[in-house]
Amino acid sequence: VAVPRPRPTITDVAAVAGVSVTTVSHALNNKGRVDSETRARVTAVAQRLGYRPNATARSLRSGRSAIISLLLPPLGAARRSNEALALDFYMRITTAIASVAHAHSHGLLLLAPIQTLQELRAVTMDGAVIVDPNDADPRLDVLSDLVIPFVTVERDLSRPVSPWHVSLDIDGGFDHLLEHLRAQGARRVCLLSSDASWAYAVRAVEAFVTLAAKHSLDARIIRVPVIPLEGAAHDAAGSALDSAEPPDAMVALTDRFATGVMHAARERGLDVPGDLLVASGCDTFHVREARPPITALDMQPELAAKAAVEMLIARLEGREVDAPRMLDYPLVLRDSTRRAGSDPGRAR
Amino acid sequence: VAVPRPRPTITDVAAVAGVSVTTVSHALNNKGRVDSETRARVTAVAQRLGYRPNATARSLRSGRSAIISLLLPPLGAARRSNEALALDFYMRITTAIASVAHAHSHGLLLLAPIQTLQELRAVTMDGAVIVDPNDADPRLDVLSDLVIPFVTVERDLSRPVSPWHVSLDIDGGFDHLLEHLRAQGARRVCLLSSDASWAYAVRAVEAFVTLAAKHSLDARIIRVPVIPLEGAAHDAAGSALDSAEPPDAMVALTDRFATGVMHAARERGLDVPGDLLVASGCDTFHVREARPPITALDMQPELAAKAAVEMLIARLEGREVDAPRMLDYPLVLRDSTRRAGSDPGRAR
DNA sequence: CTGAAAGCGCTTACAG
DNA sequence: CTGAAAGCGCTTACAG
Repeated sequence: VAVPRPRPTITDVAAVAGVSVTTVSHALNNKGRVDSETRARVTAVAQRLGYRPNATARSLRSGRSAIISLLLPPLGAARRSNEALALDFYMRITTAIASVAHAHSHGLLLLAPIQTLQELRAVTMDGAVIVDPNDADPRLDVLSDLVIPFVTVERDLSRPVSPWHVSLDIDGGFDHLLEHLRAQGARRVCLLSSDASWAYAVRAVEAFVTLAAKHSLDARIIRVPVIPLEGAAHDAAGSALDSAEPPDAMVALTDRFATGVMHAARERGLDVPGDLLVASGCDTFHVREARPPITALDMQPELAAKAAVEMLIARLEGREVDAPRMLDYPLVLRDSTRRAGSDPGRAR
Repeated sequence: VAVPRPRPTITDVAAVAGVSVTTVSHALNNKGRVDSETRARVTAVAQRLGYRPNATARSLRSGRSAIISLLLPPLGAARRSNEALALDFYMRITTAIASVAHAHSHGLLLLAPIQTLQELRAVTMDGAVIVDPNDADPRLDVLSDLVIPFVTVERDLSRPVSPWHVSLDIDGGFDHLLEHLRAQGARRVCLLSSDASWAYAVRAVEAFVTLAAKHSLDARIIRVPVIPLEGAAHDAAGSALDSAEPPDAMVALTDRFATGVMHAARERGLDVPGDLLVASGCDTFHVREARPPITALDMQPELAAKAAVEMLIARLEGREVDAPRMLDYPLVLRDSTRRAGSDPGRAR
């Protein structure tokens, strides 16, 4: 067992290099004027001793922790939660946020979803990113009260004034999707939405209604409980398909809903896309690998992560930054909506 | 725009309460002897001023950051990675680790998967949890070199000496599973494994071979590239089912492989469980919601998270702790392996 | 029971 | 170009 020799400090480096700690600090951080020979010597000594600056001491001095925290909606805390709702999206945006934060020399603290508001107050952070805030999310009130800057991915609709959010161009995405479905022959389109209150769901329903009208589509909306996910979507889709005037196209808000629709269609001997067009509002491997592969709108979690973290860090550093940011929500065409001989539709 | 009045410090509390900072510190942390009336007054003042101790200053003093970091295998970094392999498992263990860490007053720093070893050196942390380390994982060498304690979930097989890991009782789980399959009439069992080198996959293959022999089963192993996941498993399963002596049971290492097998069976008109038994080594909603629901071994990520974090924190605090920890890997029976009229098998 | 003071490891005006 | 010193906000021997 190695005896953990204490980690060298700036004082150790100064002593070995035969200079003051001021000079070491200047040399290592390229501040002030330091003789280039001195700088070289200091750098060499620091390297040799394995010196790494103590981030805690630096934080205490600067008043900044270089840590931003991430708040996700309750996922995986319980099997009864909406854990599976676009899990692929949450995992991708989470790892992307960590990467972008590190690229900007910030650590990403992952807050537990069940954290109480009181615990949130105790956390040390310079800023926060909140993905899919609830309506009137109380966590945002706590952060505001603590004067901790934050950026949300999708806005909290109850805070219409705040510009600090990154949001999808849902209208643009649904416009392309519904235009495409219409071109493929759809007339009666059904949206499988969730009963969740987050902004994305609310805004998607609005966009669906408006843009279906624009494209002369008969619109219908079914709200599916998020639990038990595919099963609920499967049942709801089944009822719709068994009705007197069944839809000829179904749009599912999430990937799991979309695969539920596929199962319902398969059970009824309906061909996709021949008898029914199917599309998803979230592009994940579930829809890419379905048979047939399912047309989807791409939420581009990596771009959302980059936009959100860079907006937050600009705020932290007092730089000007465009806010809010609207992100493209591109349509990815796949076989589930492509009918032979039809106009393939216009996707960008 | 509110002017961010500076956050009150222990000095402010002391001044308002008319005592020294020493007394405030003692009162608030229940250290030393403080008159109960004084303590009450100090507490009230702290409360009124909204005092929250500065964690950075505390860390500098104590030399501990109260932060542990989490290293995941590369997930989601690129579509070509094994992002989808048991995504449900990674998301659940990640959020569970965050919860347990917070329950022990530690923050969880999520490290980006693509982090270089040099960047890893710059991170401030008291300890680390590594989920599914690679074989001879170089990140563990870095942590060792920095004298940062860590715990892995599943061991790094190239470090046979280290006791600091939490591992599944893979032998026990496969014993139950193969006994059950045999009881349901299976004779030729095929394992769909991945070509990944992590410990779980390696150990599962060994267990499969040994325990198939114990239960008089003809064993066969197919290694599936992890990409493109379900598709590859689907194709590999299809080839096996089309062979001269097709298996009558298939065990898939991960949930996505299992659903790939289901598709291959369905395409061939094979009934599950009538013609083919199907089971998964990972219990996720994909297998729970498949039709029919798929029998699976449960990796219990929440228990693994708790065991790993508590082992790590015990190490950090210098307490004795059992290591390594072996976790139960229970069998969850579902319709994909239950034949009418058969002995239902013995699951615990 | 209470308080003055040292010190954790840095950075940064300031003086030379 | 270089260095002595103050100070970030705590905790903790130590003295009274």
